[in-house]
Amino acid sequence: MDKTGISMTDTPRSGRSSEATREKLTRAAAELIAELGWGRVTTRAVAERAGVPHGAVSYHFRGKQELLIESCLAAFAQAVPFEEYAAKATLDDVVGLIGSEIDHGLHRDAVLGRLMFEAIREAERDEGLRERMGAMVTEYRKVLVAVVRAEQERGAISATISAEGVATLVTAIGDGLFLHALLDPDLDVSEALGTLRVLLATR
Amino acid sequence: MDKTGISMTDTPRSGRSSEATREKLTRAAAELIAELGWGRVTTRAVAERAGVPHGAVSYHFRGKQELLIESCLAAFAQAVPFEEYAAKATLDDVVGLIGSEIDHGLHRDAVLGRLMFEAIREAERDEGLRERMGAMVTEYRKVLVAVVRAEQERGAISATISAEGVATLVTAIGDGLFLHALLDPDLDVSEALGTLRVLLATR
DNA sequence: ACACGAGTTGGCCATCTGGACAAGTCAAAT
DNA sequence: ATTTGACTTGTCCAGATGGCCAACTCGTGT
Repeated sequence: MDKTGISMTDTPRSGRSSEATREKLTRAAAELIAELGWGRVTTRAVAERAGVPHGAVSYHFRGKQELLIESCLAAFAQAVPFEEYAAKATLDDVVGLIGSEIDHGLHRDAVLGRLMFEAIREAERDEGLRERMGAMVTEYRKVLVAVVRAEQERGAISATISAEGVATLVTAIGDGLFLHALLDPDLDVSEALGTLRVLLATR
Repeated sequence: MDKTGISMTDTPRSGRSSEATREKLTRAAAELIAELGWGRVTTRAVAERAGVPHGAVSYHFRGKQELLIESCLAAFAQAVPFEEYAAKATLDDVVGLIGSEIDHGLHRDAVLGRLMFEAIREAERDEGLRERMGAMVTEYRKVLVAVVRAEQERGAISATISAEGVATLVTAIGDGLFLHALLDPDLDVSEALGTLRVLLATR
């Protein structure tokens, strides 16, 4: 059939059944980054959790770093709910979405939030990762700006406030609150978000 | 004689000249945690940067983890400007302080902010570290609550808003903004903080 | 039947890592 | 002067780690 078909990206040429192994590896890697932290992940541990021999890593990826980067970017691309945010017409809904994501992320087995922090930290050490992560967050913020602008046109938020400023604030609050909630499970996230709603309401 | 050289209080008995070596080690460890991430720090790298032989680590600390934990807690205890915050009578001043700390933290050689994130992530894996870090953040938030209450009595902030909620929000915004600024150096932090000031102003 | 080659598997190795420890240093106490 | 013990220093070791690669499997095209 086709041999030249799928590849063109990088790594060894991607064949047919190899896709399954690659995905097992990236899934396992994402979990382990979230659990152990980027620097403590070993290729052997990833292979073991994926249920494949450790030699498979060398075949499917150029090395450990490429495996880890592809793993977290794949996890984000698949999981970040841009559409959900864009569909929300009101900031109130967005704040609610943040709250439920924090709640969900506090479960022990939740990977995405923790993976996010590890990736951001690693991005400072890896040029390519930083660019890709930065583009993602920028897009996220852009969606929020659109939501804020819509609110301002509705008159729900004062038109004199910077939409970009609000978007940046809300984005930062989401991550900051999650971080602090990880540290202190008793932190009253919903009270903070309730306060945020009040502050954002028209004056 | 003593084998691991451990008293029951903590680490070896604290002598006189050993304090210098210990401090060289903790300083070097804090730097390396911030630069490489918690999981990639090695005792040898710490010793080398500290300019002491690598065996010194085993003598002065029970092991790598104790060295790292003591290093970051010492760095925080010495650097977190509780007094500065407590002295600020207005939230406006506090927001300004956050801004300048973010600006300062964005420099490559700035350790504290990066160390903070590494410590929070590690706190999820280390019970003792979590408790100590949580206590620190809680105290920080408590100071902010006092500031907010003072503002409310002055009438600068509506008395109907939850002071705890505002304190939690502001704390989270500080860390969240710093995190995003690390990822995207072009992020307009001051615009976001300006917007925050507007939102916090009396209505 | 046969060769081909993508994909798989497990073994190998140079290097690193954390921790242990014996021997050495030195100043204060005796 | 000698002893004592905190502190230092270099070495050693068992285990892990990342990457490499030769042998193997198996579906496909000839």
